[in-house]
Amino acid sequence: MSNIRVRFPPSPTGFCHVGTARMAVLNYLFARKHGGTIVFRSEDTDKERSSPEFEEDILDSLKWLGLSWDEFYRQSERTEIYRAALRTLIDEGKAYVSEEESKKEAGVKVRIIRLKNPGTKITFTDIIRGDITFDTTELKDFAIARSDVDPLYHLAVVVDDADMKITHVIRGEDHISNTPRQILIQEALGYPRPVYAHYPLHLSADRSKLSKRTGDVAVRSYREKGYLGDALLNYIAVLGWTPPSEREILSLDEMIAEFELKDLHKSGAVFDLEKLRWYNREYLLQKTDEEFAVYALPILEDALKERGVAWDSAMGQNILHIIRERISVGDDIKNFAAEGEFDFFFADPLLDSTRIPQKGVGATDTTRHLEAVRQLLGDLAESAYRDAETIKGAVWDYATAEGRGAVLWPLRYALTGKDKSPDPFVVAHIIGKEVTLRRIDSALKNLANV
RNA sequence: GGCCCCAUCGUCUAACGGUUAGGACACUUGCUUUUCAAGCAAGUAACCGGGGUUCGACUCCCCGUGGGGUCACCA
Repeated sequence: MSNIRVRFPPSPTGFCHVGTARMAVLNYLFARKHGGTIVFRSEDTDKERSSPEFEEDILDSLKWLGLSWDEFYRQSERTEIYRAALRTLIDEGKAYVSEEESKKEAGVKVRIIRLKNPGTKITFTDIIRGDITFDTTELKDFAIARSDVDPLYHLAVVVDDADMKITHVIRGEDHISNTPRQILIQEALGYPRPVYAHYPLHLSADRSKLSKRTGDVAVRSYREKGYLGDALLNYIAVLGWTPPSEREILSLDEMIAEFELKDLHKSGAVFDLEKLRWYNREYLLQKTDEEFAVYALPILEDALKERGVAWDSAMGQNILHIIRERISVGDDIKNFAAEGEFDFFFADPLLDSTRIPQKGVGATDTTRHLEAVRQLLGDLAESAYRDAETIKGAVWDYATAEGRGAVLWPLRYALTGKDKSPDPFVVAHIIGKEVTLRRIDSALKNLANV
């Protein structure tokens, strides 16, 4: 174990945000790469906005993404430590109590503790951006605690970072301007300065900071839509970081092996849902059939039941590979199912007689083709339906001779009742001989009635 | 507005003074045993602008412009 120590300092004032996940991955990769220690620190000093529910969501979400940490703290349980620092500051004349009118409630007097700002120029080195200089006079004597003793963000962060011996502060660039403030407190308290690395924020499509207004930012909502933790994590990590190998798909361990803070980009990247979908599909494709079944079947079952389609788990099992090749994420299954894309596997379709013939082909010819195909498929042994290729072989020569579209379109439509669907041989194979013949008969009857 | 940061295809990016500016996602078009999906192949598409430095700039410097962040008794 090295003495490198980093922190995950989320504030439990909302559900785990994609930005929180990114903060965590980058710190995680850096720490694990160097054998360091990760401190999870719940920054819940704002009693009004913080809640255990949010804290739990953040903990759950990060675990779901595959991340972990070594130590856990909650700022609300450390108030004595902050008060001691406050006393020191006041005793040494570096901070003072100021009685002011509350900004929240008019006419109410409150006691605020403010740091005596020496007004120096602060320069700190950022691993990603190099030296950054701020003139701190404009910061004035900023507040570090309210109601005399309740620590405010900057004080708590500085005291904790020192107390927890944090060596590297890796956070979003929205904290750049907080850094001089925190350094001022550090210096007043005589604490060492950690190494800083501020990475750019992920952006929405309109290039503004990723937020609720512009899209889904809650990790849990991606989880609910069926995204895989591995896929989301991979995308979040690689968006704004190019590993030396330039590989796009990497496991957590592979990312750890390649990670260097200096390879983090300097400009913000747009979080692109299409690319995330591609990642998710890649990860879904890596699953075994068994794993995919566990993933997809429950989603399919729910969606079908919602439509009132009788559920048949054996049939669900049979169409898994058809589903797998057309989805990127679990939610796609739900959407396809909701549109009735899978109904014909579970129930005979309702046919529109005008759509049975291929365009430009008459009802008479279509009837003739369907009868011929019915004959060929009827002659096929039931065991032949175990393989779509065999079914195709039985019909192929006839279809080629008579015109594939003219023969195969009505066959496919008879079996599915859809303009778009998997090919008729695969469908026949899945629904079996009996159902196949029944549906062809039904199409024939339908045509005769026109 | 002050301060800080950033700038290559629509999006994510490679390039570390000399390349036909490469790749990925998306898109378009073909091919593949009707349609759809998948697969395969091909294609469209970028160095923000202006000055320098240099034999030579996407690469270095300066100035614009544009974008973003931040300016709490929130974190």
